[in-house]
Amino acid sequence: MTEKQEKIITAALELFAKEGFKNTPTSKIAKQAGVSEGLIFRHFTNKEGLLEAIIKEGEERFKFLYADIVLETNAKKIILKTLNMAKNFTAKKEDMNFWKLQYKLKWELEIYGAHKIKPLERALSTAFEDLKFKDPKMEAKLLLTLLDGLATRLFLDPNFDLEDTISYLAKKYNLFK
Amino acid sequence: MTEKQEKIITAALELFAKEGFKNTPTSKIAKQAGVSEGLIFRHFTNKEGLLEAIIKEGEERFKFLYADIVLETNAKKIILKTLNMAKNFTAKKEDMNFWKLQYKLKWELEIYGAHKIKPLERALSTAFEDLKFKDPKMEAKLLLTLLDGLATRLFLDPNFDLEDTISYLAKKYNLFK
DNA sequence: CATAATAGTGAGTAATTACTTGCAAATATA
DNA sequence: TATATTTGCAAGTAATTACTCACTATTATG
Repeated sequence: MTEKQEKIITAALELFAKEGFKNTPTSKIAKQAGVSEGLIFRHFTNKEGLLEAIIKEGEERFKFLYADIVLETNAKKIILKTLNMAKNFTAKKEDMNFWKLQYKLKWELEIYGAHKIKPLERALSTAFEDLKFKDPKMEAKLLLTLLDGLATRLFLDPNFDLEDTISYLAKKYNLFK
Repeated sequence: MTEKQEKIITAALELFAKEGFKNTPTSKIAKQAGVSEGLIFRHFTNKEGLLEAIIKEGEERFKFLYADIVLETNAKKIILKTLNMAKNFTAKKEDMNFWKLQYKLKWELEIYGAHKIKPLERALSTAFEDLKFKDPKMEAKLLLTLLDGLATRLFLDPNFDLEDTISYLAKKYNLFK
C-alpha cells in the first residue's frame, strides 16, 4: 500500500463518516488527500471499491477487540467489556470515524448486519444465564439494542456523557466487586 | 393545499425515508407523485422547503401524542406510555415513514435535537423519582437512549420484534398491576 | 543498463442534479 | 362575464457527478 493510497483511505474515511457515502464526491476526497481524482479509480476501481477497502481495513483493525469479549468466560467481565467497547468508539480520531461510519452506513444503506453481532449476543446470553437472569436471551438483545442507542447519542448528541452512562449501567448490572 | 401538493408531500416523505434527503432527486419525487418537476418548486420554493413542509405537517400530526405523555401524572403510566410510543412508530405506513425520516435526518444532517425531548426527559425523571429510583435523572436519560436503540433496530433490522422487547421492558420496570 | 510494470496526472465525457422561464389551463373574484 | 390570480407543464440551464483515457514519472526486474 503506497503513501498516496493511505492518504486516500484516510481522507475518504473522514469524509464518509462526516458527510455520508453517496454525499461525498470523489473530487472532494482527492482534494483532501492531495492527489489527482483519477488515482482513486486506478487503485480502487470505483467509489464502492474504495468503501470496501475502508471497511476491510477497519474490520481487520478491530478483530481482536471483538475476540477479547467473545472468548471471555467470566460473566460479569463479558458484560463489562461489552459496555467498555463503546469507549473504544471514541478512543482515537480514526477509530471514531470508523465506528461512526458503521452506523452512518446502517442508516444510509439500510443494512443492519444482525449476523455480525450474533457471537456477541450468544456470549452475553450465557453471561446473563450465569447471573441467574430470568430471560437471559432477551436481556442480551436488550443490552445490544441499548448499545445502538448509546452510539446514536455518542455520535450525534454533543452533550452526551458516555462515561457517566456506562458507569451508571455498570452499577445497575451490579458489575463492581 | 391542492391535491397535487399532497401527492408531492406523500411521495417525498416516502422517498426521503427510504433513500435519504440529499440522495433523493426532485425528478424522482415528481415522477412518483405524477406531476411535473417544476411544480415542486412552484409550491415549495426549493428542495429544503419541501422537507420543511413535510416535517411541519408531521409534527402537527403528533403533537397530541407527545402531550398525552407529558401531561400524565401517574408515574407508571408515564413510563408505559413512553414505551408504547415506539409502537406508534409503525402504526400506519405514512406515520412510519415520518418517524423513520426523523432518525434518518439525525444521521444524515447530524443534528440530534436534544431539546425536543427535554419535556419528556423531565416527565420520566419525576416518574422515576416517584418510584424511588436512586438516580431518576440518569434512569430517564437511559430509557431515552434505549428508545433510540429501539428505533434503530425497528427501522433497520427486519427480524427485530418490537412487541416482545417492549413487554419485556414493561416487566423489568414492574409496570403491570 | 534496458525495459517492463506500476504509480500518478489532468483534461476530457456523458449523465444527472437543483432550479428557471415562458406559456397555457384552471380557478377565483369583481 | 371580464379579468386577475393561481396552478400546472415542458423545455430549458449551469453546475456537479462518477468515471475514462492518453500521457508522463517512478520504480522494479532481467
